[in-house]
Amino acid sequence: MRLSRYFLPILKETPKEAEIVSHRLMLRAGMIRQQSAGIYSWLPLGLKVLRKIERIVEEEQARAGAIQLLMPTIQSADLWRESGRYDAYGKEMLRITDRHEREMLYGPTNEEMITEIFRSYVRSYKDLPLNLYHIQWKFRDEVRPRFGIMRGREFLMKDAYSFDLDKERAVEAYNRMFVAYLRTYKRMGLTAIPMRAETGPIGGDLSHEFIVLADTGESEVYCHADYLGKETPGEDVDFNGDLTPIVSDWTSLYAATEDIVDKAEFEASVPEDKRIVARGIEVGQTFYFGTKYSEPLGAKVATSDGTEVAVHMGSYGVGVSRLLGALIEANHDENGIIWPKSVAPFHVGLVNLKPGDDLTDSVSEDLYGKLESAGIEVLYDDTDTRAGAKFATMDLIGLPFQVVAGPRGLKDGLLEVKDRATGEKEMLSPEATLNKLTAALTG
RNA sequence: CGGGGCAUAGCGCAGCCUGGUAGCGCAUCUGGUUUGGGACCAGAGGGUCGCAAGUUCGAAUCUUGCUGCCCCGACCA
Repeated sequence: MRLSRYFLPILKETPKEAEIVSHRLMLRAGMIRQQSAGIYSWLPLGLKVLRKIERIVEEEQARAGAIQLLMPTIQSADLWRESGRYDAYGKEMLRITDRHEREMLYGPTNEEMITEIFRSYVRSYKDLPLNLYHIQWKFRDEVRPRFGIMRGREFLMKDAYSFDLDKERAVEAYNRMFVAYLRTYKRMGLTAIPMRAETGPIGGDLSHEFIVLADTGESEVYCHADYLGKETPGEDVDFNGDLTPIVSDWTSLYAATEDIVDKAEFEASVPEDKRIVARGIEVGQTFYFGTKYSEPLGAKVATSDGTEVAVHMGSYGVGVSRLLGALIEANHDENGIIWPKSVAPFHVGLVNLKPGDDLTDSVSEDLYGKLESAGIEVLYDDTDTRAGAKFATMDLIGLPFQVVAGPRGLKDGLLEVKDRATGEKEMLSPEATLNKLTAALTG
């Protein structure tokens, strides 16, 4: 993409309302624009990252056997009356009346709707296990939206729903999502620690919140330091096999949020030098809630002996839009964002320091073409602005690599290649640059 | 939902107390000089001062109501 033809509205100054670093940087880097309290437009650069996160989530959901579909944002109140949650959900639910005076709502979650779909089609235990998910915008009318995208009212969530014959198999489904989550966050360069959690209004008796440690996190968490170095299951993990050992390993050490922490137990089970008390951002939550929805909504299947039983369910959420904020909180410096390669909006920022100069133009254009051909996403700064402004912009938007084509280096046939994360710079020939970036960014 | 604050050009702000028809920096546009870490000079454009009533000869400024937004706390992917 040529910067001269892109839409990247960078801000030099920080809008006053942005209190935390991720919000500030997202506004400055032209990723989002607030339209109303807790409601944002996604500008091109922000949308690109959002899509990359979605793709990782989709790949890991598929690996774990979940099937993607798409449910609407607007739901009928009737469905929620069946589960009893229409009145129970309270003011957080945005209620809407259509032209026929029908009561509708903007979905804050989809347990009812997915259960309705399930009960309409699935009749036999032979069709189980089943795990259906979608990635869709949710709306929760928070009393106090804040922190930019981290606590918006409208947010993008991946929510998966598992259906199984009994509790034992439902826990196996739970474990598959648990392991998928470990992998999902790891692929984005985040260490998310699963912590025992309350189930809240969704209900149930088994639940974990996946927490990323960050100073600006909203809740206080207590956990064992060894979680930070724990090995994440690899691509070869067998989702058809027994995942209990992995889940046990990842739940064996103490980890709890402030809501349910037992400080005596924390201190008894964690040696003093291993105790972490920190702030954390919740980026996902898993629930097993048995027949809480399948009973009232009549989601039943026939068993092998012909009797009908309500299915055991679980639900599994990932805050996709919130993850952007969490990623920036975890990866930035005083100059801007530092994107992990897996979610970076572009891989490389190619800076032509002197557009109009035959040498910088020809070398830049040539490298731009070759990088794109190699499948590397390049933001090519071909604009006629000053060097300092170009560097500042590149640091701000945080692409993993910057390549600078300027008269000074090209006099000797060399480009400057900068690693955004380490700040290391090296002078390389165009060919060596291409080889280095191809090696670092593909395969 | 309790407490506090703000609303004046795209962004950041001054002006308000003590009413006289709006200003600064950045950004934008034009010309020129510059050009390896957010340049300089000259000129230009851009505002029904959040909305609505009221007081007044006259309201950004005083009064009342409304709306929007932000911050602190209790709640949530």
